[in-house]
Amino acid sequence: MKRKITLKHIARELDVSISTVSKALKNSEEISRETKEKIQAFAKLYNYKPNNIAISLKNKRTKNIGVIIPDIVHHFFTTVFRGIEKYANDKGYNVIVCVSDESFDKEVINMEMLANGSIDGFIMALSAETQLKNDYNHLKQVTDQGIPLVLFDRVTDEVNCDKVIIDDQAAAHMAVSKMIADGRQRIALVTTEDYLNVSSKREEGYRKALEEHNLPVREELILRLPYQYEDEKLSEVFFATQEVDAVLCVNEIFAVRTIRFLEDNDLRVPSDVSVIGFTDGILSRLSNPTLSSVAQHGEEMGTIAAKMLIDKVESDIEEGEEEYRTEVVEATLIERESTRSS
Amino acid sequence: MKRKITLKHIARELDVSISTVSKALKNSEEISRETKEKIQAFAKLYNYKPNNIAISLKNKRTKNIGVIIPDIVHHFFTTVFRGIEKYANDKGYNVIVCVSDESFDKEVINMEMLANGSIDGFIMALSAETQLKNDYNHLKQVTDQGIPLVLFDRVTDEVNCDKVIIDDQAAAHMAVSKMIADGRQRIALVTTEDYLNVSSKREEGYRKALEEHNLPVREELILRLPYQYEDEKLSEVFFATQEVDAVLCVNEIFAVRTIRFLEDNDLRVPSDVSVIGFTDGILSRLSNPTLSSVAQHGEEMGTIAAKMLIDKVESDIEEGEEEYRTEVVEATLIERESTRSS
DNA sequence: GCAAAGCACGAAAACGGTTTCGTGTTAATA
DNA sequence: TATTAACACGAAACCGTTTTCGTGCTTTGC
Repeated sequence: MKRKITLKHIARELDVSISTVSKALKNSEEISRETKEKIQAFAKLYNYKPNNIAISLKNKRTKNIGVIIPDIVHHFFTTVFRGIEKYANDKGYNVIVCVSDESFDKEVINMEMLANGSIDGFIMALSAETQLKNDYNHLKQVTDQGIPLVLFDRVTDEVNCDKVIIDDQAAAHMAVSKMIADGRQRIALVTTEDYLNVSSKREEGYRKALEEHNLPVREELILRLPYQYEDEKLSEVFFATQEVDAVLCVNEIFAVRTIRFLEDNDLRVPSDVSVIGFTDGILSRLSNPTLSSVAQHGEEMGTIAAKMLIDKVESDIEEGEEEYRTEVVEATLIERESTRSS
Repeated sequence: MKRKITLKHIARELDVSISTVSKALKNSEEISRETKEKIQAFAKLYNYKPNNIAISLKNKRTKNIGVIIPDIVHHFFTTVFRGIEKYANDKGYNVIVCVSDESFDKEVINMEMLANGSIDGFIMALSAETQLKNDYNHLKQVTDQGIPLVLFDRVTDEVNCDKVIIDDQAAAHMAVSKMIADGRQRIALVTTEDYLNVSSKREEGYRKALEEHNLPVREELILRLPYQYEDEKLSEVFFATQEVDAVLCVNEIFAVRTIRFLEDNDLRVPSDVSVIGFTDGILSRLSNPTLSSVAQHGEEMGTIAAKMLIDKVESDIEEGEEEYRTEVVEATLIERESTRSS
């Protein structure tokens, strides 16, 4: 086993000082050509690589960024992460991921673990519980220490920092308007029961689109479901009312399950009922029928978030004007088989 | 902005030495009760947290583990990662993820980036390109340095280290045997064209099961597809031969697309054709019909891999007997709508 | 009353680098 | 020949901890 070699080893072996070795390996003008060549050759031979930890301690820069997301087995977060990872890696940064599991406590613990020198900045999406508690002290503590922070998707106005979001309201508005244009009249909304920022924005967009087209907003057509639900739940809307001709779902899974439920109850998609979901993931592309879906462009969001963060990290202004930006990524409606004009 | 406070600050402020502060905060017996209380109170007040980087440098342990996977937007890898992350976090470790994107070069670069002190050990699944090139020098270099390494799923015999795999051959064997027991006779295999270790193991299991049940292995029933393929490709088997009554697919996506293709060509699943896939992910559970699938228990694999790695990292024996283990996680066949006896 | 112990704390090295500021030697200049 | 500049390198501080080894002072024991 060849242990890692250090500057000290090289210095001892070649009978020069540590500083000389350091400078030689950086090709400093201070060192004579022959000494440099000797040292560089030796370093190459023994495959010398500087110790990252030592460098981090010296420059107070780790070249690591911390990413905290509620869930990793989730298509949207995964695509955002890919965007972050790619951009960061290109810039020479590594990414440390922590999963909050939608829990406030885990989010706090993870942030504290990383905030003590392990990372240069954070990118995160708030956990559901954090949004419910409305407690953002852990975030403020981090920003107070001068650690850059970028929030994406699940954001809050309570914290001053860079953000990247999609305009959920506009996206839902677009989807509903599309259905109305296709001749749909009784449009249901299937959303989550917990009060996530994104869900409520989508609901707003849904309501606004109906109102703008002079259609009544029927509360009985809005169904709020937990993440784990029984199919019978769906019957409240689709059986009791029996007149739905279109459904907007706030995620892919709800959409696919809705389609399946409809077809099991002899309603055809899209001829009888038109369906649109959010999160243009693998399910949308491969379900049967394929699902029209609002693409959130997760990878792009990730790239933007990473760029914003790294720009902040590498800017020397430290904390000048405190100018924070919010980037809005435009959502796109991908039309597939689950929507056709009636 | 309150900058991070250090031992030195506390020492200066309280007019004691740095060593005294350090010991006091560790509740050392050496320090008098009153001094300890004073220092601890001060530290609490200013929210002192020791700098991770400095500690890492001192004990040559980062409490970080590096995970390198070919793709993050992939259900199986994602579940494995979740298992790793959970276990590691419980043990006080953070996880740095790098994505090799199935590229040999990226894999090498990522390993080198992390191997210079950033992590205490690696968990990885080999990239497709690495398996093709059959070049594992980057792995050997890492293990030669005494850095623990655990391979999962995509492994190789060329490297001596801990491994965790599923018995792909047995899993495929089980799936095919099940179909035969259900009365299927002409069973097709849809697999990848690149020579991944896992695919070939599954093919072996497929062949073996047929042979053991005295069914002929027809090469024309084995279809090798690229990751991105056109549906027409499928017709080679299913139209040309026209007699398939069951299909084993080496992943979920191939399975779902196969089902869709069959149904578009007026073959009913499962009555006419029975289908089983690998990777029991979201697609299997939500496709229509739901897909019978070989569950690889990714999260369990992740947990095991993390445990193996951390045990190695924390064992002091350094490099004693060089005893490496290979854990085999048993696959399970989850039966759903796409298989029913004919 | 003096040596030995015990107590409470500090100095300094170490981890592995970077960087500033000398300093001794040689060569060029007045 | 004496002064100076350039050159090539080394000493040492520093980043923030931990830890070993003193050391001065008080207390105990005889």
